[in-house]
Amino acid sequence: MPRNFDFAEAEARIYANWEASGYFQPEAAGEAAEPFVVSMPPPNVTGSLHIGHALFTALEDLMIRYERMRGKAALWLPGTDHAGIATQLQVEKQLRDEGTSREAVGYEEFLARTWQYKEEQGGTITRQLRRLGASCDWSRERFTLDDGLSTAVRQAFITLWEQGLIYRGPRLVNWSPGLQTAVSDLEVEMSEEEVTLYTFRYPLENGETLPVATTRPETILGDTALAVHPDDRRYQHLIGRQALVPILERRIPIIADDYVDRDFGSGALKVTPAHDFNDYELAQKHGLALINVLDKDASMNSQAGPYAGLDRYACRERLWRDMQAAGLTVKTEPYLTRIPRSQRGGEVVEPMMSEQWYVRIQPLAEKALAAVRAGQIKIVPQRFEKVYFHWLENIQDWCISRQLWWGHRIPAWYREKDGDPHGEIYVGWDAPRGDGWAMERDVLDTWFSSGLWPFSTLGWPRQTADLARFYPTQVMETGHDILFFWVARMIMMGLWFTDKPPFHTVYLHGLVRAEGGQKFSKTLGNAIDPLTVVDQRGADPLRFSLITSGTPGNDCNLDPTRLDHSFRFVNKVWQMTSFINMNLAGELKLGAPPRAELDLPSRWILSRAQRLIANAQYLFDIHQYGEAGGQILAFMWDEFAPFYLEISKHALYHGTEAQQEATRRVLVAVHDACLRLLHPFMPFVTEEAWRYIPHAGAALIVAEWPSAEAALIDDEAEAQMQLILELVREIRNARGEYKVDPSRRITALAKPSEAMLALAENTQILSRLCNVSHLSLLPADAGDPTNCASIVTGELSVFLPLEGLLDLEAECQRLRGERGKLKAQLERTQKMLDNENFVARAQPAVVQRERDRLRDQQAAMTQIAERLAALCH
RNA sequence: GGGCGAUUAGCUCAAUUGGCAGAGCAUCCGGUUUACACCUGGAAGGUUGUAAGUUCGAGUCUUACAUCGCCCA
Repeated sequence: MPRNFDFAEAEARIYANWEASGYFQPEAAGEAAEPFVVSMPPPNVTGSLHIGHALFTALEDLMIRYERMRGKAALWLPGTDHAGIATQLQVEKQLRDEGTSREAVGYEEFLARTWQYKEEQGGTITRQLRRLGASCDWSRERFTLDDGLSTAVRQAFITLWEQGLIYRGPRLVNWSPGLQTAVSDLEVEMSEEEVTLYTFRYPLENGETLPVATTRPETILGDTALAVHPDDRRYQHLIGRQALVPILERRIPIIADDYVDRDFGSGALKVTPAHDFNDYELAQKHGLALINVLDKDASMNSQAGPYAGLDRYACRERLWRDMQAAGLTVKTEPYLTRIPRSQRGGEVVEPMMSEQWYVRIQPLAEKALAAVRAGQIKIVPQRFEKVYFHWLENIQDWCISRQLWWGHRIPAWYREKDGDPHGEIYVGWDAPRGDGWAMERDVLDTWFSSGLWPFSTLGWPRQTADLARFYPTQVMETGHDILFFWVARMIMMGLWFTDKPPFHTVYLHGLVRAEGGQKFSKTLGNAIDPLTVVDQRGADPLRFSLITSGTPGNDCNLDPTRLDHSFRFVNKVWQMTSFINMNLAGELKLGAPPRAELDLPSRWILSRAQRLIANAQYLFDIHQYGEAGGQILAFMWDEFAPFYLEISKHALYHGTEAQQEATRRVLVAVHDACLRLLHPFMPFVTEEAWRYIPHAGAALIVAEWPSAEAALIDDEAEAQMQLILELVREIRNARGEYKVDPSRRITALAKPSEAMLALAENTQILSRLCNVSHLSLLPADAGDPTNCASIVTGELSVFLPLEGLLDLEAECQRLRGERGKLKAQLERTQKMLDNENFVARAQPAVVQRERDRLRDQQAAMTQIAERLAALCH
């Protein structure tokens, strides 16, 4: 077995073997196996791996490998998303670099270019996922724009249309001037910024003026009313009168509505229905006119009169100057407000009137609410259910059309009627018969196709064998940041089209950030690039760090030193394997030997291993994977390796054949269980290590997940070993305090006692763990030996003859220190047990634990007191 | 304005039904003893944001407050 784990070589080889052996395919588990299906959140097809991808891959692969080992037909279905806006932007950038543009090359050519770009870039992300060890079924890989999924999208659209749940109409939308498309509410981020609040006098028809404030003076040109509060005494007389739009002098009504905040500014509000969502609602209510003053690129249109053609911000300045000249301005002041910005690109989005397609979402939302309320779908962590409910209860119709070229084209055709080019609309699979029909140019929001993902990837709307067997899926694992974008929409669409919840559990992970909560970014230089880590350290350390660094639903600041630690853990696993491997001899019977053949350390470690397995199972059941990983590491690194492996050397090197055999079997049994538990976290090193210990089965990836054996739980052995190991620590401490060279072997003396029996039979433990070569039992009637350091833990008490090293005064001081510590502990325990309420009301097991503790502490106290009396004054 | 989360060792994070607050890194003092220096023995470091409450017992449950972050309007 190689001295070190050559992860670079092994990872590539092992992954190829797994894939070639068909383990990634659910069929490997057999026809009868219960399915366990996870749909991979499809990364952008042209994307490149970042830490977020690495996190979801680590978590989903962990779940899939765990269930695969439990015998399920595990299917992790991978795929990529065409990512409308993101991809189109990249191709447009390419074209710009070539000195041309989307418009210049035209629709057909642009699409061809984008497909070409997809073909070139498309494999990147999936190749990178493989490097992380993702055990997904690549034979089932899908792409949101492939034929099957396009059919699903069209089916879904047509169905909703026929059910009257899709409509087209003029609405106020969030318009992205740079991208020249509508975006949905979710794609707009409100950013708190300091801007200028402009206050001016709105001229009224009667010559009066009314002070009004706005942060967007250019929208004055689109005002169609002034509004005041109906109960506002100051303005009663103005209600129903007219005002004059500054500069344009257009007449607009003064209306009353209790929406107006009397305490803001002057208490009067300008109303621009075509460029403000609240004003739009006011306009609907009061039947006000809508005047759009912006073009699609956010320059002013002809409605802006003398300002037509100016950019929105240039217009803002010019108009304000003109109003100043007209004596209408009052003041400008800094003002903190929320600016709507495009999630992609960050430009300021303008509310604008336009014709868009919408899904009437209410009926779908109701089903989605009911499914989670009824517990058909569980969200982990549960607190996100409240967020989910709140969003769905207040959901707005979903704007699904995008003025992009790259995407699922809306299957609608128009024909002119009565001068309206959109007078007739036809929705269907193919162009309608007859002349004059033109197909809709808009495409669908990317999330429309993503919403169908759990079932479209399995063949829907065709009733395929996969759909029958693997739908509904089980777990949806994804980031909490796309709960609304994606998860809620999948639930709505899944319930609507298949009448089944698309999954029974939603597991939400948090965002991974850098130290101090900063976002990872290339410009800040704080990015942890997953591929660099994999190149330098292998995939296992990255996966282990990501899984054990955080808890479900919580964001986490990833500490790079954790990667170092995980890397060392991989080495630790390898070295432990190496030790066991080099101490094997010939055929070995698998499994733990019968209890009668086991020594104390073996009974102890087998018992501890069962507790680990049971704990890990519990933690997996409640999705606490990080804690489970931590416990496996702690068991291996802090118990199995430093204690059992060390102690086992005695039996291996000096024991009888039978003792050697039994020890080997225990080593292998415990290590085997650890490797199995660890496999979902660190698939590569565990798979490779497993080959070097005796095992049954072709590969660890399909080995059975361990279950705790109650028969191996041994409370007595655990208690005895706990005492002995405590004694070991004490002896090590004493050696340290007396500066005894660690390599120097010393002897120990002990007075016989019941507790000493177990130790006397296991002196190899002291020999191996604290270099005590020999333990002599003193005659029962002998007094305390002189010139010795005394070590006391519970009922165990030993003496270390340290001739030449022992300083009486120092020893007394040490003993007094021990006594002081012990006294404090003893008092605490005594106080608890003196409390009648505690004894009466606490759980009996807790009380018993304290009683046992008291007994041990009292025993130790007695010994120390005796020793002090004998040695010191 | 409403909701959610966080606040624990210098830093990054844990802590299963309430039961002696733990890791990693960093710090200090030791050691290359035949699996591992990608190792190892030990030490130090905490009034768990503040103030009340419930309880025999609170990091954990309740209330209020503070600071930071996120979501929704």
